[in-house]
Amino acid sequence: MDVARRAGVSKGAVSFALNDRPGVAPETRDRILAAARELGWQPSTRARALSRSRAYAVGLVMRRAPELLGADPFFPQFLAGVESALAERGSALVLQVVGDDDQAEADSYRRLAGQGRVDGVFLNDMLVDDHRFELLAGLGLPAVAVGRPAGPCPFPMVTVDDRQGVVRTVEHLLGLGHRRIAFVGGTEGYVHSSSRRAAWRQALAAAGVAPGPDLVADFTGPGGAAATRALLEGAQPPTAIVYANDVMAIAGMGVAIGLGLQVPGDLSVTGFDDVPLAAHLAPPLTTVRQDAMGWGRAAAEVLLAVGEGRPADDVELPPADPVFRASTGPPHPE
Amino acid sequence: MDVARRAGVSKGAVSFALNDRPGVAPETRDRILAAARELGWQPSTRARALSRSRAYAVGLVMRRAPELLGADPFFPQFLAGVESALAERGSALVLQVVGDDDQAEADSYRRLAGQGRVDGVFLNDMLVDDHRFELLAGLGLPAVAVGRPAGPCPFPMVTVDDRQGVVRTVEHLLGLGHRRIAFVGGTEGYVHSSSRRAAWRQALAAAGVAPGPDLVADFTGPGGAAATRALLEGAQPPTAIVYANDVMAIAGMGVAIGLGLQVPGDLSVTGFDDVPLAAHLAPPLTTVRQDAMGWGRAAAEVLLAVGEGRPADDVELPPADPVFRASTGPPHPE
DNA sequence: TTTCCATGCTAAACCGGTTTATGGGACGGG
DNA sequence: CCCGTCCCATAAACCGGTTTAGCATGGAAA
Repeated sequence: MDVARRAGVSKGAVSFALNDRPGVAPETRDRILAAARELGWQPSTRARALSRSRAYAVGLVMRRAPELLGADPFFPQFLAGVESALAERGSALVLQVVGDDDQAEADSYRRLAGQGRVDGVFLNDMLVDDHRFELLAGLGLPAVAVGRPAGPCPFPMVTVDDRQGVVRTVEHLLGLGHRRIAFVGGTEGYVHSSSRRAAWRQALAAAGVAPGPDLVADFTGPGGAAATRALLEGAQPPTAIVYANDVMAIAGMGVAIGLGLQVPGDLSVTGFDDVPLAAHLAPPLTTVRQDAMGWGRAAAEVLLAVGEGRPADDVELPPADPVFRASTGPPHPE
Repeated sequence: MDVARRAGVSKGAVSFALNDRPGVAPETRDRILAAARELGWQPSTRARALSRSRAYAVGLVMRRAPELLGADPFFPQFLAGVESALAERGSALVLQVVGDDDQAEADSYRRLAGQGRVDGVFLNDMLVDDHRFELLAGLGLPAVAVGRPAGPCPFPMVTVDDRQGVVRTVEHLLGLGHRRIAFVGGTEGYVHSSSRRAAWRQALAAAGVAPGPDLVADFTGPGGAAATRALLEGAQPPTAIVYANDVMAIAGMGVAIGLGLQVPGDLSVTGFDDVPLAAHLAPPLTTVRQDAMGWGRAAAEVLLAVGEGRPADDVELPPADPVFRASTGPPHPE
């Protein structure tokens, strides 16, 4: 309104000029833009959201047990990638953090949709049996799947092949001479838990090697440590352990070293994620690197597209690559 | 409107009932609330925000170099705490992630304020010379300082004494017999960098021990590793190193072990933060525990208060406590 | 010259709540 | 019996943009 007066036009004209749509003379447009710049005026997202029926924001519901929150390197990097895409289009990110609780998570989505706070949401941490699909479809909330769901998916998805990285890691261990290669998985029910386990199993099967013990843990340090203790105390301990993430791998390595084992001499260890610390441990950790930022960026772009009604294709990002470091080496001869 | 029709009242009455203000007969109110429940109706935040001139959201601008993002355990836990407080009051969190860039950060605040997206912001990672005070004051944006600023602060603050934890850690090292205790600090310019350094120096001075070498690093793994290498290659290497955060401490421990040193026999190491992995390393890391979630929760409560015009006092949280683990022990006799 | 249409702009309706001004009914006091 | 209050509830204005309908104006076509 101030801008309109200053430029000597109606507020409608200001709106036209700012959203550069036809029907405004170039000279008038310049005058309006100049006035806006001089007054440092920015359109109110509140008013804009109401009249356009768009929130100009997207939502991310992080469902995490509190103890997992600080340990996960994926989350902040993913957010950074998301932001880099959103910032370019003037959207904001509305973040919700809920505990590991179905009800709380569903309520969170319901609030975001019901109150019209967001134009779409990210669906991360895909579950094998994911109720969120129905929920979001029922709410009419656009979404993008971050990762490949187990079943059919009504939303576009942005995926990364994490299996290949695990397969190549196992092949690396096999090449070093390992034959008793165990696996410590993450929380049951997550797609990325089961896909990494499947990849481990598949790589061993392809080489005709019997799979070693296969434990289910929970992605946490204590969980990884407990699983490792169980493995090492077994009758025939493995010479290598493949963990479903770095946190468990690092904790497992801590257990092994604490027991007086040499890593990698007595036990080789591999993780998944390539947390920033992985390269700086003693020994540095062999792991699989994920480009969380790139993932976030791609997911945000797809989500913005569907939110604006543009067609959105699925995106397949480059596969996660293994990074070989000193936590893996040849086993001692029997 | 649907709710109004169903309850047989005007939409004004619905508004009164939902914000439980006087002037609605109890019986009518019940009828309205029942209708809303049956229809699963929630008021549109968009419309509400416009008419009340409130955003029902608060903002957090994370300024971080990308490589630091995944390593910092503070950030996600802080967010979780923030959320727990916001959820109770129906506010949302708008998150912005920007690189380590003055301009980008300032623009981010300007957008949040100018577009009316938030009712207030968190001011985290306080700088010794912090331009954000003037910026936010100029924008008229309420804020809460997360941590004690170096100078006077126009905003309420939520602080934690981190010095005491460092002092007690140094005293612990002194008690074990260490006399050459070095310090590896974080990025210059942050208040928590300088306060931890000051605490280290103060504890040594109080004991009449000359401060060991004092290096400036950058809170990252590579930075901590490089500083550690420099210290250990010196003429008279320290018997203990106090790091300003866990990431550097862990990387430093990796370097020491890589050089064939015993930790803690040849070198004791302490960190700050108590990252989830700290307890599971080999050896487990002595560090200082911060209650990031509690901090986030307290900060959010203060911010909501100032945003609603309620008086908000400064909050001083319980000091961060040292956690003594096996990365510290008596030095070898000379 | 008249007719027609494209162009450039304005006035007013609209988004969906909140808030204010106003109206109607019951009740108590004079 | 009438009037003043109090209590409820409604209609209408409002928040600050976007969008539609409509009104001039000027140039081209008839």
